[in-house]
Amino acid sequence: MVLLLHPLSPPHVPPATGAPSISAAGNHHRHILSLSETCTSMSQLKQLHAYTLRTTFPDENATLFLYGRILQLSSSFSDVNYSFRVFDSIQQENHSSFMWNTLIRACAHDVSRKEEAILLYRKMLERGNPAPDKHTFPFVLKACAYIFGLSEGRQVHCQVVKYGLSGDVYVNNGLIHLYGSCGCLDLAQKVFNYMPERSLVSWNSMIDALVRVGEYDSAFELFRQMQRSFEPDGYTMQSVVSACAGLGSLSLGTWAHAFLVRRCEFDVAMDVLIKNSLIEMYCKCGSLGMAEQVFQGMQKRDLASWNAMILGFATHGRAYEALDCFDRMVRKDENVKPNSVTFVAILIACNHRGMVKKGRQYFEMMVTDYGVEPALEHYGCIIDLVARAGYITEAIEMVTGMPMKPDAVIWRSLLDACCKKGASVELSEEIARNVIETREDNQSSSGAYVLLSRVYASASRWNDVGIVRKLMTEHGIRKEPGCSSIEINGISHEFFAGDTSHPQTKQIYQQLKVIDDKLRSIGYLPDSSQAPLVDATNDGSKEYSLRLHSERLAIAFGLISLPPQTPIRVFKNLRVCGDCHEVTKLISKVFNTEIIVRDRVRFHHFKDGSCSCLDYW
DNA sequence: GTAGGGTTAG
Repeated sequence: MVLLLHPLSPPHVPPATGAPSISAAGNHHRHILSLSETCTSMSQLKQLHAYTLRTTFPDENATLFLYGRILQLSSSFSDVNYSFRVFDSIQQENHSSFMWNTLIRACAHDVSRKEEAILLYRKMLERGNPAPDKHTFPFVLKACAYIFGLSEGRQVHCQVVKYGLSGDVYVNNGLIHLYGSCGCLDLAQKVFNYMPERSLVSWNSMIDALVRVGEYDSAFELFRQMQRSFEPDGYTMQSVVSACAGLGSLSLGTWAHAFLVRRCEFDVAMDVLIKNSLIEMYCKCGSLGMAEQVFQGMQKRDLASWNAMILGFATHGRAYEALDCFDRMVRKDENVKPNSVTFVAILIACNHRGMVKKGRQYFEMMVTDYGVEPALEHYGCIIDLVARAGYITEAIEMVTGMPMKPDAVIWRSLLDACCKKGASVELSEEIARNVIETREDNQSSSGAYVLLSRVYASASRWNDVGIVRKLMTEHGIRKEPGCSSIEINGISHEFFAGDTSHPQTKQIYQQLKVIDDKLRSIGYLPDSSQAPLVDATNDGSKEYSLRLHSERLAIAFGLISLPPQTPIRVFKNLRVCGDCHEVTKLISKVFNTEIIVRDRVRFHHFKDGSCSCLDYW
């Protein structure tokens, strides 16, 4: 047995034979208490516990106090099972609120015991005594937030009111965090507005809640208000950096980075976390160079740092660098074990560059070499990749062999591939039916209807095209086309695929022709130079439109509107696909201009109704 | 008599 650092029996205390004197027992008690202060491991705690068990103390309260300490210590060593055993060894009527709270806290901090924390709290309520207090609620609320248990959380909120604790700052912070995590901004805001006292954590939790739902403007507004009374800390800045990323605002992001360097100092853990958000922010704002710089400069990196960097490369179409980064990560000297997110990033990298062989390799490798079971997302990437490359049968086999139910996105990528690769109408029909039957989001099913109508149109089955369009109208399904935007002189211009509504349409299409001709001269055949796709209107009459990605319209507009060699920054509301990267890269090469296309960006709506994404570039 | 809040990737 490992001995305690201190001798168990102080020299002046006689051995515990028979009934000890009151003063001797008092000495024992004090001694154990002081030992508990220096206890640093479970084995030391067990000795302390054993010693407590065979000692008689002057009164029961003193004994219970010690048990509380033991409970607290075992939880602090993350041995929650031990805490439970200690708790259960104590008679029910002797369970103090301290003991309950300590146990609930231990569960709330343990990833796999969040539900248990809530159950314990319920048990506490059922017993009726002791009543929950201001220490109980923050832990219970944390557990609720973690499992996104909004209905549980709301009930807890009622009890907060019932027990008269709605003025406690810790409890209120827990409530803001809960509502923020569940996306209930109005409730979070209400708690925040009405709390009698606010701490830095209150502000941080509220800012975080705003960032989570994409209310970046309001988050910045609150950040400015906060600065009147508090100095921001690492948590604040983490949210602020995420807000910059969400806005796609490189200049705001750069400002936040400078602010961090100038004003903040963090411990190592926070430093890693903040740098990870900076990497993500720079990637999302199109500055891969800065992201790499932050990454290279990190003294300590964790899995998230590698994942953020790999994903950055992947989404910018720089697949080889993504794979290279992966190789470095798993090499002996770094020895970081990739997880599910890493492989999503890797598969996205392969997907964006159409690297089928590599994609298949990594998809295999994730299970065999790293024991990461593919989830829906991984299947989504690989199926899209394989199908896009024209291996429709293989893709269908993958879909049918999946251990989980394919979602609409997967069906849609299959259908998309069928359309592009000219699969049979019957097959496309069948897949489209699957997409529509999943009835997931409007976007997926609207995509399926649109693709299906295209399938019929390419087979000249105009009646069927009409039927599909009619079905869409009947089901209230609106087409949600891809949309790209570019800001010129402070005005945001939006384009849809095949859009002809822009006042400068004529010049834009002339420029597109110049682009296409140049691309063709270097041997690339863009979609639009192939035979125009036939689309059809509701009444079945034919309408010709070029299959044109919206970002190419934006790029063309950028080329005619911006001075030569000015970087062209385009935003897309949907995912930037592999073809887009390919074409963009070529245009960029031919015109000797930097072109950045960013995906899935929220548009930034101003209070006066104007809209822009690029106001901070 | 003991204590407490906010963080991670698609």
